[in-house]
Amino acid sequence: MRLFAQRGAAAVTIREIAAEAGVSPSLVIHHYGSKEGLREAVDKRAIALVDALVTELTTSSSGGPSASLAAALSSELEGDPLLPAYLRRLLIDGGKPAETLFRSLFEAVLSGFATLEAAGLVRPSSDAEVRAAFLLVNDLAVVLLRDQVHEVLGIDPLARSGMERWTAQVLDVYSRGVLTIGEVSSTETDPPRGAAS
Amino acid sequence: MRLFAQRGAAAVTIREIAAEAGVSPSLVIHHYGSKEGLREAVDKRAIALVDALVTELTTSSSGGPSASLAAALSSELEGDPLLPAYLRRLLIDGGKPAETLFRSLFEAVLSGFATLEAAGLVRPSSDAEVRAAFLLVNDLAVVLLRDQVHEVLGIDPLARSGMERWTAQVLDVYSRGVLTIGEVSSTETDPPRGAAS
DNA sequence: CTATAATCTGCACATGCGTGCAGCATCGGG
DNA sequence: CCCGATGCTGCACGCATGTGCAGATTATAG
Repeated sequence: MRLFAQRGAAAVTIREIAAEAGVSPSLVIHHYGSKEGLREAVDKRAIALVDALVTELTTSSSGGPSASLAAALSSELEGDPLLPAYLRRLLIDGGKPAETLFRSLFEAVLSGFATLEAAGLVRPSSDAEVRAAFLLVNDLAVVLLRDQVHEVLGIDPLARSGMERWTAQVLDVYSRGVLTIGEVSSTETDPPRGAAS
Repeated sequence: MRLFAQRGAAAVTIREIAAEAGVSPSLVIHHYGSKEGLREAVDKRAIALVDALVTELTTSSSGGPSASLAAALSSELEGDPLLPAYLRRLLIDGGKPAETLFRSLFEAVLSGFATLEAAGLVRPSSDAEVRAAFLLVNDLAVVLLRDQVHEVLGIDPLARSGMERWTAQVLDVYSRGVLTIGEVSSTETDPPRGAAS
Protein backbone atom coordinates (compact mmCIF):
# COMPACT_ATOMS: atom_id res chain seq x y z
CA MET A 1 0.00 0.00 0.00
CA ARG A 2 2.82 2.35 0.82
CA LEU A 3 4.68 1.66 -2.40
CA PHE A 4 1.53 1.96 -4.49
CA ALA A 5 0.63 5.22 -2.76
CA GLN A 6 4.05 6.76 -3.20
CA ARG A 7 4.79 5.90 -6.80
CA GLY A 8 1.66 4.46 -8.35
CA ALA A 9 0.87 0.82 -8.92
CA ALA A 10 2.31 0.75 -12.43
CA ALA A 11 5.68 2.07 -11.31
CA VAL A 12 6.17 -0.54 -8.59
CA THR A 13 7.50 -3.96 -9.51
CA ILE A 14 6.44 -7.18 -7.87
CA ARG A 15 10.11 -7.86 -7.19
CA GLU A 16 10.27 -4.65 -5.19
CA ILE A 17 7.18 -5.46 -3.17
CA ALA A 18 8.47 -8.94 -2.45
CA ALA A 19 11.86 -7.60 -1.39
CA GLU A 20 10.30 -5.16 1.10
CA ALA A 21 8.03 -7.87 2.42
CA GLY A 22 10.99 -10.20 2.76
CA VAL A 23 9.53 -12.88 0.54
CA SER A 24 10.00 -14.10 -2.99
CA PRO A 25 8.18 -12.56 -5.97
CA SER A 26 6.54 -15.90 -6.62
CA LEU A 27 4.76 -15.83 -3.30
CA VAL A 28 3.07 -12.56 -4.09
CA ILE A 29 1.71 -14.03 -7.29
CA HIS A 30 0.76 -17.22 -5.47
CA HIS A 31 -1.41 -15.30 -3.01
CA TYR A 32 -3.01 -12.72 -5.26
CA GLY A 33 -2.97 -14.52 -8.59
CA SER A 34 -1.47 -11.57 -10.41
CA LYS A 35 -0.29 -8.03 -9.91
CA GLU A 36 -3.75 -6.82 -10.79
CA GLY A 37 -5.10 -9.07 -8.05
CA LEU A 38 -2.80 -7.40 -5.56
CA ARG A 39 -3.91 -3.99 -6.71
CA GLU A 40 -7.58 -4.91 -6.30
CA ALA A 41 -6.91 -6.27 -2.82
CA VAL A 42 -5.16 -3.09 -1.74
CA ASP A 43 -7.84 -0.93 -3.33
CA LYS A 44 -10.49 -2.91 -1.48
CA ARG A 45 -8.72 -2.41 1.82
CA ALA A 46 -8.25 1.32 1.24
CA ILE A 47 -11.86 1.89 0.22
CA ALA A 48 -13.04 -0.08 3.25
CA LEU A 49 -10.93 2.17 5.47
CA VAL A 50 -12.39 5.28 3.88
CA ASP A 51 -15.94 3.96 4.14
CA ALA A 52 -15.44 3.14 7.79
CA LEU A 53 -14.05 6.60 8.35
CA VAL A 54 -16.98 8.23 6.58
CA THR A 55 -19.67 6.30 8.42
CA GLU A 56 -17.89 6.91 11.70
CA LEU A 57 -17.80 10.56 10.75
CA THR A 58 -21.46 10.91 9.87
CA THR A 59 -22.66 9.03 12.94
CA SER A 60 -20.19 10.21 15.54
CA SER A 61 -21.40 12.49 18.32
CA SER A 62 -18.12 14.20 19.13
CA GLY A 63 -18.17 17.43 17.21
CA GLY A 64 -21.29 16.35 15.43
CA PRO A 65 -21.44 15.48 11.75
CA SER A 66 -19.97 18.83 10.85
CA ALA A 67 -16.28 18.03 11.11
CA SER A 68 -14.53 18.47 7.81
CA LEU A 69 -13.23 15.69 5.66
CA ALA A 70 -9.75 17.08 5.86
CA ALA A 71 -9.84 17.18 9.63
CA ALA A 72 -11.09 13.62 9.70
CA LEU A 73 -8.37 12.47 7.38
CA SER A 74 -5.67 14.20 9.34
CA SER A 75 -7.01 12.78 12.58
CA GLU A 76 -6.60 9.39 10.97
CA LEU A 77 -3.05 10.31 10.07
CA GLU A 78 -1.61 8.86 13.21
CA GLY A 79 -3.33 5.51 12.82
CA ASP A 80 -2.56 5.04 9.16
CA PRO A 81 -0.36 7.81 7.78
CA LEU A 82 -0.52 6.51 4.24
CA LEU A 83 -4.28 6.50 3.83
CA PRO A 84 -4.36 10.05 2.43
CA ALA A 85 -1.51 9.22 0.09
CA TYR A 86 -3.30 6.15 -1.22
CA LEU A 87 -6.53 8.08 -1.50
CA ARG A 88 -4.62 10.57 -3.58
CA ARG A 89 -3.39 7.78 -5.84
CA LEU A 90 -6.90 6.40 -6.25
CA LEU A 91 -8.26 9.76 -7.36
CA ILE A 92 -5.27 10.47 -9.56
CA ASP A 93 -5.26 7.16 -11.37
CA GLY A 94 -8.89 7.69 -12.31
CA GLY A 95 -11.07 4.92 -13.64
CA LYS A 96 -13.84 3.10 -11.84
CA PRO A 97 -12.33 3.11 -8.33
CA ALA A 98 -11.83 6.87 -8.42
CA GLU A 99 -15.37 7.44 -9.60
CA THR A 100 -16.85 5.16 -6.95
CA LEU A 101 -14.83 6.78 -4.20
CA PHE A 102 -15.62 10.30 -5.33
CA ARG A 103 -19.31 9.55 -5.64
CA SER A 104 -19.57 8.10 -2.16
CA LEU A 105 -17.70 11.06 -0.71
CA PHE A 106 -19.93 13.42 -2.66
CA GLU A 107 -23.09 11.85 -1.36
CA ALA A 108 -21.77 11.95 2.18
CA VAL A 109 -20.99 15.65 1.85
CA LEU A 110 -24.33 16.36 0.19
CA SER A 111 -26.42 14.67 2.85
CA GLY A 112 -24.20 16.04 5.59
CA PHE A 113 -24.72 19.58 4.43
CA ALA A 114 -28.44 18.99 4.06
CA THR A 115 -28.50 18.10 7.75
CA LEU A 116 -26.41 21.12 8.63
CA GLU A 117 -28.62 23.34 6.57
CA ALA A 118 -31.69 22.05 8.35
CA ALA A 119 -29.95 22.76 11.64
CA GLY A 120 -29.33 26.31 10.54
CA LEU A 121 -25.56 26.01 10.63
CA VAL A 122 -25.13 26.40 6.90
CA ARG A 123 -26.58 28.90 4.48
CA PRO A 124 -29.01 27.40 1.98
CA SER A 125 -27.75 27.28 -1.56
CA SER A 126 -29.44 27.85 -4.88
CA ASP A 127 -27.59 24.77 -6.17
CA ALA A 128 -26.82 22.40 -3.32
CA GLU A 129 -25.26 19.71 -5.49
CA VAL A 130 -22.75 21.95 -7.20
CA ARG A 131 -21.90 23.66 -3.93
CA ALA A 132 -21.32 20.29 -2.25
CA ALA A 133 -19.07 19.21 -5.11
CA PHE A 134 -17.16 22.47 -4.87
CA LEU A 135 -16.58 22.08 -1.15
CA LEU A 136 -15.60 18.44 -1.62
CA VAL A 137 -12.99 19.11 -4.28
CA ASN A 138 -11.63 21.90 -2.11
CA ASP A 139 -11.07 19.45 0.70
CA LEU A 140 -9.58 16.89 -1.65
CA ALA A 141 -7.29 19.52 -3.13
CA VAL A 142 -5.36 19.60 0.11
CA VAL A 143 -4.88 15.86 -0.10
CA LEU A 144 -3.78 16.05 -3.73
CA LEU A 145 -1.47 19.06 -3.44
CA ARG A 146 -0.25 18.50 0.08
CA ASP A 147 3.40 18.23 -0.90
CA GLN A 148 3.41 21.39 -2.99
CA VAL A 149 1.68 23.38 -0.28
CA HIS A 150 4.12 22.08 2.27
CA GLU A 151 7.06 23.00 0.07
CA VAL A 152 5.93 26.52 -0.79
CA LEU A 153 4.23 27.50 2.45
CA GLY A 154 6.49 25.64 4.82
CA ILE A 155 3.54 24.16 6.65
CA ASP A 156 1.90 20.78 6.12
CA PRO A 157 -1.86 21.36 6.05
CA LEU A 158 -2.55 17.71 6.89
CA ALA A 159 -0.16 17.50 9.80
CA ARG A 160 -1.30 18.39 13.26
CA SER A 161 1.11 21.31 13.40
CA GLY A 162 0.19 23.08 10.18
CA MET A 163 -3.50 22.30 10.34
CA GLU A 164 -4.37 25.07 12.73
CA ARG A 165 -3.09 27.84 10.53
CA TRP A 166 -4.69 26.28 7.49
CA THR A 167 -8.06 25.63 9.08
CA ALA A 168 -8.19 29.16 10.44
CA GLN A 169 -8.10 30.59 6.92
CA VAL A 170 -10.50 27.97 5.59
CA LEU A 171 -13.04 28.82 8.26
CA ASP A 172 -12.49 32.51 7.73
CA VAL A 173 -13.18 32.24 4.02
CA TYR A 174 -16.11 29.87 4.49
CA SER A 175 -17.80 31.98 7.13
CA ARG A 176 -17.04 35.51 5.98
CA GLY A 177 -16.07 35.08 2.34
CA VAL A 178 -13.20 36.74 0.50
CA LEU A 179 -14.92 39.10 -1.86
CA THR A 180 -16.33 42.39 -0.68
CA ILE A 181 -18.25 43.03 -3.86
CA GLY A 182 -20.46 40.27 -5.17
CA GLU A 183 -23.30 41.22 -2.84
CA VAL A 184 -25.62 40.87 -5.79
CA SER A 185 -29.23 41.80 -5.25
CA SER A 186 -31.12 38.59 -5.95
CA THR A 187 -29.90 36.65 -8.99
CA GLU A 188 -26.90 34.46 -8.18
CA THR A 189 -26.31 33.75 -11.83
CA ASP A 190 -24.88 36.46 -14.03
CA PRO A 191 -22.21 37.38 -11.50
CA PRO A 192 -20.21 40.63 -11.66
CA ARG A 193 -17.77 40.33 -14.52
CA GLY A 194 -14.15 39.90 -13.61
CA ALA A 195 -14.70 38.78 -10.04
CA ALA A 196 -12.14 36.49 -8.50
CA SER A 197 -12.55 32.84 -7.72
CA MET B 1 2.02 16.35 -25.10
CA ARG B 2 -1.41 14.82 -25.50
CA LEU B 3 -0.19 11.30 -24.76
CA PHE B 4 1.84 12.44 -21.76
CA ALA B 5 -1.10 14.41 -20.42
CA GLN B 6 -3.56 11.57 -20.81
CA ARG B 7 -1.59 8.68 -19.43
CA GLY B 8 1.57 10.05 -17.85
CA ALA B 9 5.02 10.08 -19.37
CA ALA B 10 6.04 6.76 -17.87
CA ALA B 11 3.07 4.92 -19.35
CA VAL B 12 3.68 6.10 -22.90
CA THR B 13 6.22 4.29 -25.06
CA ILE B 14 8.47 5.94 -27.58
CA ARG B 15 7.13 3.53 -30.17
CA GLU B 16 3.64 4.86 -29.52
CA ILE B 17 4.71 8.48 -29.84
CA ALA B 18 6.60 7.73 -33.03
CA ALA B 19 3.63 5.89 -34.50
CA GLU B 20 1.26 8.81 -33.84
CA ALA B 21 3.79 11.23 -35.25
CA GLY B 22 4.21 9.04 -38.33
CA VAL B 23 7.95 8.62 -37.86
CA SER B 24 10.28 5.95 -36.61
CA PRO B 25 11.14 5.53 -32.92
CA SER B 26 14.78 6.17 -33.73
CA LEU B 27 14.03 9.67 -34.94
CA VAL B 28 12.49 10.64 -31.64
CA ILE B 29 15.65 9.56 -29.87
CA HIS B 30 17.78 11.27 -32.48
CA HIS B 31 16.11 14.61 -31.88
CA TYR B 32 15.72 14.57 -28.12
CA GLY B 33 18.60 12.33 -27.10
CA SER B 34 16.46 10.19 -24.88
CA LYS B 35 12.94 9.80 -23.60
CA GLU B 36 13.82 12.02 -20.67
CA GLY B 37 14.96 14.66 -23.15
CA LEU B 38 11.56 14.56 -24.81
CA ARG B 39 9.85 14.90 -21.45
CA GLU B 40 11.93 17.94 -20.58
CA ALA B 41 11.19 19.54 -23.91
CA VAL B 42 7.45 19.05 -23.48
CA ASP B 43 7.60 20.26 -19.89
CA LYS B 44 9.43 23.35 -21.04
CA ARG B 45 6.80 24.09 -23.64
CA ALA B 46 3.94 23.58 -21.20
CA ILE B 47 5.47 25.78 -18.52
CA ALA B 48 6.14 28.45 -21.09
CA LEU B 49 2.49 28.36 -22.09
CA VAL B 50 1.37 28.68 -18.49
CA ASP B 51 3.80 31.51 -17.82
CA ALA B 52 2.58 33.36 -20.88
CA LEU B 53 -0.98 32.85 -19.72
CA VAL B 54 -0.22 34.10 -16.23
CA THR B 55 1.59 37.22 -17.34
CA GLU B 56 -1.13 37.96 -19.85
CA LEU B 57 -3.59 37.49 -17.03
CA THR B 58 -1.91 39.78 -14.56
CA THR B 59 -1.33 42.53 -17.08
CA SER B 60 -4.51 42.35 -19.12
CA SER B 61 -7.01 45.16 -18.83
CA SER B 62 -10.15 43.25 -19.80
CA GLY B 63 -11.77 42.27 -16.53
CA GLY B 64 -8.74 43.47 -14.67
CA PRO B 65 -6.35 41.21 -12.84
CA SER B 66 -9.18 39.67 -10.88
CA ALA B 67 -10.26 36.97 -13.29
CA SER B 68 -9.87 33.54 -11.78
CA LEU B 69 -7.26 31.04 -12.77
CA ALA B 70 -9.94 28.52 -13.64
CA ALA B 71 -11.68 30.99 -15.89
CA ALA B 72 -8.40 31.79 -17.57
CA LEU B 73 -7.60 28.14 -18.10
CA SER B 74 -11.00 27.38 -19.51
CA SER B 75 -10.79 30.38 -21.78
CA GLU B 76 -7.58 28.86 -23.07
CA LEU B 77 -9.39 25.58 -23.59
CA GLU B 78 -10.34 26.38 -27.14
CA GLY B 79 -6.81 27.28 -28.17
CA ASP B 80 -5.07 24.36 -26.53
CA PRO B 81 -7.53 21.94 -24.96
CA LEU B 82 -4.82 19.77 -23.48
CA LEU B 83 -3.03 22.43 -21.47
CA PRO B 84 -5.12 21.81 -18.35
CA ALA B 85 -4.63 18.07 -18.71
CA TYR B 86 -0.88 18.46 -18.97
CA LEU B 87 -0.87 20.91 -16.08
CA ARG B 88 -2.68 18.26 -14.11
CA ARG B 89 0.01 15.75 -15.00
CA LEU B 90 2.77 18.11 -13.96
CA LEU B 91 1.23 18.66 -10.55
CA ILE B 92 0.42 15.00 -10.10
CA ASP B 93 3.83 13.68 -11.04
CA GLY B 94 5.39 15.95 -8.45
CA GLY B 95 9.08 16.66 -8.32
CA LYS B 96 10.86 19.84 -9.30
CA PRO B 97 8.60 20.87 -12.21
CA ALA B 98 5.51 20.62 -10.03
CA GLU B 99 7.10 22.68 -7.30
CA THR B 100 8.30 25.35 -9.71
CA LEU B 101 4.91 25.60 -11.35
CA PHE B 102 3.03 25.69 -8.08
CA ARG B 103 5.32 28.32 -6.64
CA SER B 104 4.96 30.64 -9.63
CA LEU B 105 1.19 30.26 -9.53
CA PHE B 106 1.19 30.89 -5.81
CA GLU B 107 3.17 34.09 -6.15
CA ALA B 108 0.89 35.29 -8.92
CA VAL B 109 -2.17 34.68 -6.75
CA LEU B 110 -0.53 36.26 -3.73
CA SER B 111 0.44 39.46 -5.48
CA GLY B 112 -2.83 39.52 -7.38
CA PHE B 113 -4.84 39.41 -4.19
CA ALA B 114 -2.63 42.02 -2.60
CA THR B 115 -3.62 44.33 -5.45
CA LEU B 116 -7.27 43.42 -5.09
CA GLU B 117 -7.11 43.98 -1.37
CA ALA B 118 -5.60 47.40 -1.88
CA ALA B 119 -8.43 48.18 -4.30
CA GLY B 120 -10.95 47.17 -1.68
CA LEU B 121 -12.35 44.28 -3.68
CA VAL B 122 -11.13 41.63 -1.29
CA ARG B 123 -11.35 41.37 2.46
CA PRO B 124 -8.00 41.61 4.23
CA SER B 125 -6.79 38.41 5.80
CA SER B 126 -4.95 37.67 9.01
CA ASP B 127 -2.76 35.25 7.04
CA ALA B 128 -2.56 36.32 3.41
CA GLU B 129 -0.13 33.59 2.37
CA VAL B 130 -2.16 30.69 3.67
CA ARG B 131 -5.35 32.18 2.29
CA ALA B 132 -3.74 32.60 -1.13
CA ALA B 133 -2.55 29.00 -1.06
CA PHE B 134 -6.01 27.84 -0.05
CA LEU B 135 -7.67 29.71 -2.90
CA LEU B 136 -5.03 28.45 -5.33
CA VAL B 137 -5.45 24.79 -4.46
CA ASN B 138 -9.20 25.25 -4.69
CA ASP B 139 -8.82 26.45 -8.26
CA LEU B 140 -6.39 23.68 -9.07
CA ALA B 141 -8.74 21.12 -7.55
CA VAL B 142 -11.10 21.65 -10.45
CA VAL B 143 -8.28 20.93 -12.86
CA LEU B 144 -7.23 17.81 -10.97
CA LEU B 145 -10.68 16.37 -10.34
CA ARG B 146 -12.39 17.59 -13.46
CA ASP B 147 -13.29 14.11 -14.70
CA GLN B 148 -14.79 12.96 -11.42
CA VAL B 149 -16.85 16.12 -11.07
CA HIS B 150 -18.06 15.74 -14.62
CA GLU B 151 -19.00 12.12 -14.02
CA VAL B 152 -20.85 12.65 -10.74
CA LEU B 153 -22.41 16.04 -11.39
CA GLY B 154 -23.02 15.69 -15.08
CA ILE B 155 -21.45 19.04 -15.79
CA ASP B 156 -17.90 19.82 -16.82
CA PRO B 157 -16.69 22.72 -14.68
CA LEU B 158 -13.96 23.60 -17.17
CA ALA B 159 -16.16 23.56 -20.24
CA ARG B 160 -17.96 26.67 -21.31
CA SER B 161 -21.32 25.04 -20.69
CA GLY B 162 -20.83 23.82 -17.13
CA MET B 163 -18.72 26.73 -16.02
CA GLU B 164 -21.61 29.06 -15.38
CA ARG B 165 -23.31 26.82 -12.86
CA TRP B 166 -19.99 26.08 -11.19
CA THR B 167 -18.80 29.66 -11.04
CA ALA B 168 -22.12 30.80 -9.62
CA GLN B 169 -21.64 28.60 -6.57
CA VAL B 170 -17.97 29.51 -6.25
CA LEU B 171 -18.79 33.20 -6.22
CA ASP B 172 -21.65 32.63 -3.84
CA VAL B 173 -19.42 30.84 -1.36
CA TYR B 174 -16.56 33.29 -1.78
CA SER B 175 -18.71 36.36 -1.34
CA ARG B 176 -21.26 35.24 1.24
CA GLY B 177 -19.64 32.18 2.82
CA VAL B 178 -21.29 28.88 3.68
CA LEU B 179 -21.31 28.85 7.44
CA THR B 180 -23.80 30.86 9.41
CA ILE B 181 -21.99 30.38 12.69
CA GLY B 182 -18.30 31.16 12.79
CA GLU B 183 -18.98 34.86 13.21
CA VAL B 184 -16.30 34.81 15.88
CA SER B 185 -15.77 38.03 17.79
CA SER B 186 -12.16 38.95 17.07
CA THR B 187 -9.69 36.05 17.14
CA GLU B 188 -9.59 34.17 13.89
CA THR B 189 -7.52 31.44 15.43
CA ASP B 190 -9.11 29.02 17.85
CA PRO B 191 -12.19 28.52 15.66
CA PRO B 192 -15.43 26.94 16.93
CA ARG B 193 -14.81 23.24 17.38
CA GLY B 194 -16.46 20.93 14.91
CA ALA B 195 -17.20 23.50 12.29
CA ALA B 196 -17.24 22.41 8.68
CA SER B 197 -14.60 23.10 6.08
C1' DC C 1 27.02 19.01 -60.29
C1' DT C 2 28.93 17.64 -56.14
C1' DA C 3 30.05 17.18 -51.44
C1' DT C 4 28.55 17.65 -46.95
C1' DA C 5 25.25 17.84 -43.53
C1' DA C 6 20.70 16.86 -41.84
C1' DT C 7 16.84 13.83 -41.62
C1' DC C 8 15.13 9.44 -41.14
C1' DT C 9 14.83 4.18 -41.05
C1' DG C 10 15.46 -1.01 -39.96
C1' DC C 11 17.60 -3.97 -37.07
C1' DA C 12 19.35 -5.76 -33.05
C1' DC C 13 20.81 -5.80 -28.28
C1' DA C 14 20.58 -5.57 -23.28
C1' DT C 15 17.54 -5.04 -19.63
C1' DG C 16 13.78 -5.61 -16.67
C1' DC C 17 9.23 -7.03 -16.36
C1' DG C 18 5.06 -10.39 -15.00
C1' DT C 19 4.40 -14.89 -14.37
C1' DG C 20 4.34 -20.27 -14.85
C1' DC C 21 6.43 -24.37 -13.02
C1' DA C 22 8.91 -27.85 -10.48
C1' DG C 23 10.40 -28.69 -6.11
C1' DC C 24 11.66 -27.91 -0.90
C1' DA C 25 10.22 -27.15 3.90
C1' DT C 26 6.83 -27.12 7.52
C1' DC C 27 2.99 -28.60 10.03
C1' DG C 28 -1.49 -30.29 11.64
C1' DG C 29 -4.95 -34.27 11.51
C1' DG C 30 -5.61 -39.37 10.97
C1' DC D 1 4.12 -42.27 12.09
C1' DC D 2 2.85 -40.16 7.85
C1' DC D 3 0.84 -37.66 4.44
C1' DG D 4 -1.57 -34.23 2.24
C1' DA D 5 -2.03 -29.39 2.29
C1' DT D 6 0.11 -25.07 2.56
C1' DG D 7 3.75 -21.59 2.57
C1' DC D 8 7.52 -20.55 0.01
C1' DT D 9 11.63 -20.52 -3.30
C1' DG D 10 14.77 -20.66 -7.65
C1' DC D 11 14.73 -20.73 -12.29
C1' DA D 12 13.46 -19.71 -16.74
C1' DC D 13 10.46 -18.14 -20.43
C1' DG D 14 8.23 -14.72 -23.34
C1' DC D 15 7.62 -10.10 -24.03
C1' DA D 16 8.06 -5.13 -24.28
C1' DT D 17 10.92 -1.36 -23.64
C1' DG D 18 14.74 2.30 -24.37
C1' DT D 19 18.31 2.95 -27.17
C1' DG D 20 22.77 2.32 -30.13
C1' DC D 21 24.37 1.67 -34.82
C1' DA D 22 24.95 1.29 -39.78
C1' DG D 23 23.11 2.95 -43.59
C1' DA D 24 19.55 5.15 -46.90
C1' DT D 25 17.31 9.27 -48.27
C1' DT D 26 16.83 14.12 -48.67
C1' DA D 27 18.14 18.87 -48.37
C1' DT D 28 21.63 22.45 -48.69
C1' DA D 29 25.84 25.01 -49.68
C1' DG D 30 29.73 25.92 -52.88
